[in-house]
Amino acid sequence: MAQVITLKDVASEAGVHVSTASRALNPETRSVVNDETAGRVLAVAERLGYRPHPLARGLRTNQTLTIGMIVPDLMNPLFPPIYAGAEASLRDKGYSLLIGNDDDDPVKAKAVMAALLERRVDGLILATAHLDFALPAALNQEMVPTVLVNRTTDSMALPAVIGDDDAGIGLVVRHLVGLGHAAIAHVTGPTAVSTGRIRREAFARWMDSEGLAAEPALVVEADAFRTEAGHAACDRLLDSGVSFTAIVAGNDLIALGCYDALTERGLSIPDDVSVTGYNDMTFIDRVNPPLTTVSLPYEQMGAAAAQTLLVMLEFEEWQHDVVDPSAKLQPSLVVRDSTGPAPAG
Amino acid sequence: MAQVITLKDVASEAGVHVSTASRALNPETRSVVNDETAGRVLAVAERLGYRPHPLARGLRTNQTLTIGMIVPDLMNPLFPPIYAGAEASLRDKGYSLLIGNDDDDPVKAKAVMAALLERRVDGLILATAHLDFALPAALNQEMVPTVLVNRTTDSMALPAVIGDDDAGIGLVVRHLVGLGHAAIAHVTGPTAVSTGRIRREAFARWMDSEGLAAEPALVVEADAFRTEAGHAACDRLLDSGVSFTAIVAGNDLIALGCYDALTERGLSIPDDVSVTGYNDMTFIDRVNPPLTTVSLPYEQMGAAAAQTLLVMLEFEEWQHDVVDPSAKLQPSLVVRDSTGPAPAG
DNA sequence: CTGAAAGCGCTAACAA
DNA sequence: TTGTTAGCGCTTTCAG
Repeated sequence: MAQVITLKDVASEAGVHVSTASRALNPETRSVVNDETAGRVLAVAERLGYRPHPLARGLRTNQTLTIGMIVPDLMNPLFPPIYAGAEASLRDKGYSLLIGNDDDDPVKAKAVMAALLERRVDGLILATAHLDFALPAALNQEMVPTVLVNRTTDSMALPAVIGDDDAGIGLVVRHLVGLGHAAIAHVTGPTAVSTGRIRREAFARWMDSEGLAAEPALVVEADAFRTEAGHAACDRLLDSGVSFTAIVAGNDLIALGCYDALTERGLSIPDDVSVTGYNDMTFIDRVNPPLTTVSLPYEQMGAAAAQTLLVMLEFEEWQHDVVDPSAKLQPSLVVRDSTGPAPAG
Repeated sequence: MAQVITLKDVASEAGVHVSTASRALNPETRSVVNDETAGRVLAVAERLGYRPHPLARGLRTNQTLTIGMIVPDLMNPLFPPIYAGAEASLRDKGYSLLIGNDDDDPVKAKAVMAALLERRVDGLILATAHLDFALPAALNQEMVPTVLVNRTTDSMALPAVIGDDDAGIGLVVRHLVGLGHAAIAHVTGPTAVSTGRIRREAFARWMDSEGLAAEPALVVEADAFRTEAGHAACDRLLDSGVSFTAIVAGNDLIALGCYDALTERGLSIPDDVSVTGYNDMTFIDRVNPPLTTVSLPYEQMGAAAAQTLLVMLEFEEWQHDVVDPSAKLQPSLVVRDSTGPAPAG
C-alpha cells in the first residue's frame, strides 16, 4: 500500500512550512507567496503526486463540494438528461453530484433529503417538488441553497428552472386545432405537482383562446406521471361516454397509457383519436405510432439549474431570496404519426 | 442559522466527556460504557437532534462512506436499474453512491476515476470495463476495492457480477432455430468489451451445436452498443450480399439500428427478417415491432455488485484476491413480435 | 468504566 | 512574504 502523500510531505520536501505550501497550492492565495517558492512547491506536489484530502479541507472550510439531487424516479428516461446536464456543469467547478430517488413519495423524499443533509451537501437540486412542498425543518434551519428543476411549487420562494409549459401546451392545442379537432380531451398528470397543474390550466386557456369550450368532462387526472396511471385515467374518460377526437396527455408516459386504453377498445391512433405527449423522451419516437410531443432541452435545464445553484453558493446572502433563473426554457413541437386530421364528423 | 449540534454539545449536556459520548454513540464501542450513562447520552443526542459529522469522522477513520460508480452512458436505459439496485443496497449500509460517466472512452474513464479517487471513495463499481482494461496506477497503489458489473475483463482478477451471456445467446439461437431459421446473422457489439466478445463466441458455439455453420460473412461488428452503430453494421451486412433470414443483435440498441437499416431497404420485420436484441430495455416492448430479446435482472445485478463490494470492504485482505461473486445471473427469453417463422425458401 | 490528550490533513488567523 | 499556532469534529490510544 503506497503511502498517501500529504501536504506535510510536500512542505518538508520543498523546504517550507505546511501553511506556505497550502497557500502556494491554493490559486486564491497563491499571489501572497513568493513566485519562486510557489513554483517550487507546485513542482514538488506534482512530482510526489500530491492530492489534497477533500475531507480535511472540508472540515476546515465547512464545505463538501458535493451537491445532492433528488429525482422522483430513476427509471424515468426524463431525468438522466437533466442529471447529466447538471453533473457536467457542476464537475467543471469541482463539485460532485450525489443522487437519490424518492419514488415521488413525499415521505421518502424527506428521508432521502435527510440523508443528503447528513452528508453535508453544499446544495440541493430537487426535481421532485410537489406544489404543497414544505421544506423540512433541517433545510430551513441550515439554509442549504436549493434549486428546483422541472417542477416548481407555489408556496415558496425557491428558484426554479422550468420549461414554459404554457407555451408547450399552446403548441399542441394549436397543432390539433389546425388538424380540425374541436373535441379535445386532456389527461392531466397529478395536479399536485406544478407540471400537472400548469399544463392543465394552460390547456383550458388555450382551448378558450381557440374558441373551443374546455368541457370539464373532457379533463381527467392521472394519479401519476406513469403509463398505468394514464391507462386508468383514459379508461375513465372512455367510460364516461363523452366523445372526443384527440387527447392531450400530461406527458409521454401518460400518452403511452392512453395508447393502451385506446388500443384495447379497438380505437386506432390517429385515425380515430389523435394523441399528444409531453417531454419527447428517449425512444418515444420509436413507439407505435411514433408520438407527437413537446420537446424541451432537458440537458440544458439541468445545466441551468446547476448554474443557478453555483451562483447561490457564491453569494450566500442570496440563499433564500428569489434568485431569478434565466427565462423559462422554450419548448418545441415534434410532430410524428400519433396525430392526424380529425375524423370526418 | 440554527447552530449545528456537535458531539461536544451532547457530551456537556449529558455531563460526560466527549470521548465517552463518542463511545456511547458508536454501537461497536457502546458495550464498554456503563449502560445507564450510555442511555443518557443517547437520549440527549436524540433530544438535541445530534447528527455526526461525516467529514470529521472520515478524517479519523479514513473512510468516506461513499462508493464511486462509473457507467459508459448515463442516457442508456440499461444502467439506471443497475445503478438503482446498487444504490439501495449501499444506502442500507450507510454508503452513498457517486456516479460518473465516461462515454465509453477509456481516456475519459481515467479522468473520471481520478476524480472519484481524489474524493477518496471507499470503493468503486465499474460498469465500463474494456477487455484490455488496465487499472490506473492510483487504483493499484491505493488498492481501492473494485468490482466490475455487467462487463468483465480478461486481464485481471477483479470480481465481476455479470449475466450468463452464453446462456442468453443460446436462448435466442435456439428460439430462432425453432422457428426454422438456418441462415442467422450476428451483429455484434464491440468485441473490445466482454459483453460483445462473449456473445459473439457464444453465437458461434450455439450455431455449431445446432449443426449450423456460423459463416464468417454472417458476423459483423458494430463500433458501439448504439443505434447508429448497429445501423451502420447492418448496412454493411446487407451490402455484402450474403443472405440470411434472422439477425441476432448484440443488444437492444443495435437491434434498433438493424430495424432502421432493414426498413430503409423495404425489408419487413419479421416477415423478411427476424431480429432479436439483448437486455430488454425499458420501452423496448413498445417499439415497432416489439422486440424479442433477452431479459436480465439488472436491478439485482446492481445489488449483487454492491454486496460483493461490501464484503470486500469488510475484509480488506480480500481486496485483490478473486472474490467469487455469486453465480452468473440467469437470463430469460422474452418473445415478442420481431421474430417469426423463417420465410419459405 | 471514564477522562485526558493527541491527532487525522488541512486552512486561517496572527505574528514575525 | 513566511512561520506559528489553533483548531474544524471526531475517534482512539493511554492513563486513571
